[in-house]
Amino acid sequence: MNLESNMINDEQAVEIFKALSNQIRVNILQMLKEPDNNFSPQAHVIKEKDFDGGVCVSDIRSKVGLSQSTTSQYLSLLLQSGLVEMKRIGQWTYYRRNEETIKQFEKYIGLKI
Amino acid sequence: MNLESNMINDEQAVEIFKALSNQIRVNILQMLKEPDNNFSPQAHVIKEKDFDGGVCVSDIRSKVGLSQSTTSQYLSLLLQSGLVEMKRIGQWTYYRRNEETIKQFEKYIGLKI
DNA sequence: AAATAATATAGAGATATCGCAAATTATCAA
DNA sequence: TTGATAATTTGCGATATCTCTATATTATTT
Repeated sequence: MNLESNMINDEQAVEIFKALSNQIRVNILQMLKEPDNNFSPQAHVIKEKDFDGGVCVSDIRSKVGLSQSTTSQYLSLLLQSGLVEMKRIGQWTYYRRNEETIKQFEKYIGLKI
Repeated sequence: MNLESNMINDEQAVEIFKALSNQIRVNILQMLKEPDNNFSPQAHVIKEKDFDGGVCVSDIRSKVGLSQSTTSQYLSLLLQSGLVEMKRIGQWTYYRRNEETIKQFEKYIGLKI
């Protein structure tokens, strides 16, 4: 598998720009950089290697102060753009950053913008 | 003057993301990377060191295929975000990339996103 | 099977963006 | 000063985004 061939294209880049064109969504992505520091101690932050760093929707919701549905929609928008990944475990849905996409996005900015 | 202190803040970054959340505006920024290759030979591309690489609105308009007013609005949106700079010379308004902002934006992505 | 909890989806009103045509402003040339 | 050219601003209908409440779905617990 060629690890250097994952460069995103213009279309996907625009989807990412849209996802980031909202301060709260940027904040969510930033919070997820350090879940242990940015969420309450009793938050559901996954520790297992399985989906390490994943945070559940309601914990994100209580940080951003939006309604449950808006939080959910913002997260699925971030998911569609590829900036985060998601895993459902039981009744919880965990979201965490997709560092691979973020790295390719950075690369795109440097080369194409 | 401290050249390392120009890092953009979250708010300005969101303005840049908004400016880039449209394929045509991304195209404009990309075209302006190499004006000589991307515009017609008779286009008004500034050569003087004064505002080297600046391209006038009507030449940009004929490349992107939008109306004159939309092109003008898109360019002033890019201007507000800081991604381009502008200079009026006679009856023409020239736009070119603001490489300093773009560099700081790249840096922002790497550090803050 | 029913109640509870977490999340997603649907529906809606307010606001913003998209992109055009028309009107206005600015500059130049005759 | 009149006319032509370049660009900006204004006004508008169409579409998209924002963010909520209400409802549906999925999973757990009793």
